[in-house]
Amino acid sequence: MQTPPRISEPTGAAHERVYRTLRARIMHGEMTPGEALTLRGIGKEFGVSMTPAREAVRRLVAEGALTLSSSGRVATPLLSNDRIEELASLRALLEPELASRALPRAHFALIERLETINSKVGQMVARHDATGYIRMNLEFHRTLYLRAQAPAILATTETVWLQLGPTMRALYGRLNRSDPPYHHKLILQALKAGDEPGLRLAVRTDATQGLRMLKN
Amino acid sequence: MQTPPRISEPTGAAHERVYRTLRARIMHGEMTPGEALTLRGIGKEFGVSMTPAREAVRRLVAEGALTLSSSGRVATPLLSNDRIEELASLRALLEPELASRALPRAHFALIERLETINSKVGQMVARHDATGYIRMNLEFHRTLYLRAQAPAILATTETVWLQLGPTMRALYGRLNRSDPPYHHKLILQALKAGDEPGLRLAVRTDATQGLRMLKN
DNA sequence: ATGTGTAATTTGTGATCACAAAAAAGGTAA
DNA sequence: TTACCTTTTTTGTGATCACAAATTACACAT
Repeated sequence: MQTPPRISEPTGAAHERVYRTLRARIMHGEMTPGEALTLRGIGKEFGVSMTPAREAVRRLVAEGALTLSSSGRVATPLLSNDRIEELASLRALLEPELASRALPRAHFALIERLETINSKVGQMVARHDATGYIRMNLEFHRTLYLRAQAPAILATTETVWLQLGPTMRALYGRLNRSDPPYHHKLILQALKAGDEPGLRLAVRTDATQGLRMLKN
Repeated sequence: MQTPPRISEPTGAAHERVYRTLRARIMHGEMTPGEALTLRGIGKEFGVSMTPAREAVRRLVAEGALTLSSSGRVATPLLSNDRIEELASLRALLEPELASRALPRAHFALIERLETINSKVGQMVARHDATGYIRMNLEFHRTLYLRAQAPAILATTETVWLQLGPTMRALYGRLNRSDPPYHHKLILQALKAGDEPGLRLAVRTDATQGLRMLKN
């Protein structure tokens, strides 16, 4: 019952699989802010012992995806208003830079792909699927930013998304918006026109627009 | 021989103590790029078992302070030129923002404290103490940025410092600079004058100056 | 109902072990 | 000396356990 082959499973180590699954769950808003997790619970869900669960949780805590109470219990973060605004500022700093770097490399095939993703965002809005909306929205941004060839900046940005995940759902669950993603269209226009200042502004606005209206 | 009191030691849990110590060691350039670590080695050094060592290492890997080879072995990162430039770009984005936010709150007592730290930086330069130089240099920046009241942005910035730690020593070891920190004086001048654009520029230049001359 | 103190349960922490993969060492032949 | 194969050692991974602290459940008294 001990130690499956080192590189056996599709993803590799067990703690890696647990990490990836929990990370996606948090980033996409499938957990509510303040929701608690236990090592034994995670282990049971994934059919592993506490050890890989602990390692996955440690990683997520280090990334700010989970917070550790004084007694070592872990939960999804409950962000203060100040913290939310700070994270919005980080998005406003990082994402225009990524978009600007991606711009010279954004050819037609990429823009077409972004439009496809954007239509899926619209579908998620139409069916009031908050989690699906977040997932597709982030995929839109990530697809663009991947073209920036800046893995360190992108990783930093994704860490910010991760920290905002649970809060984002609380936000998008609140407002029942039926409007399609307007700012994404601005981004696509600027991309097509090769308009760098316009792109920066559109990305910055899109990144911060939602978070602004979160005064709890 | 099992489980010391939960909140006994000065820092709390054993993995926390291991984490903090290793983190400082890496950030201050006390390890060379590519230097390997082993879980059992760490455990032996700190007088603990592999378990806390593993947790500390996981955290540091998540922060980019250590890298994981395909076989799970951990070492200090060997940064490519592109990666170094990216991290310099991150510093150039984040640190002027922090300085700008700190500016309205930077009163005389803070500036005096910065000047004290800056003189210690000069001492480290004089005695060719690369590690001490890095430590004092970062303390100069952190002391200023703490006034920005922006913990999330500061934490992100410190993660960048952490990733650059080992490489920074390789850099400052190379150039035997005997010149005192010129850019720090510019920062202090701008702070005293309340000159926000000048402060942003000085901080940006100071953050990127060293990394620029690293073409290996 | 409400607060209070005690018992039962849950939970994180750290140690230890077996195992397999990887790396290192050693030896042999060309 | 160099290349190649075998053996030994090192190393990360995951499971399991004991323990103590924290949390919860519960009963009892007011």
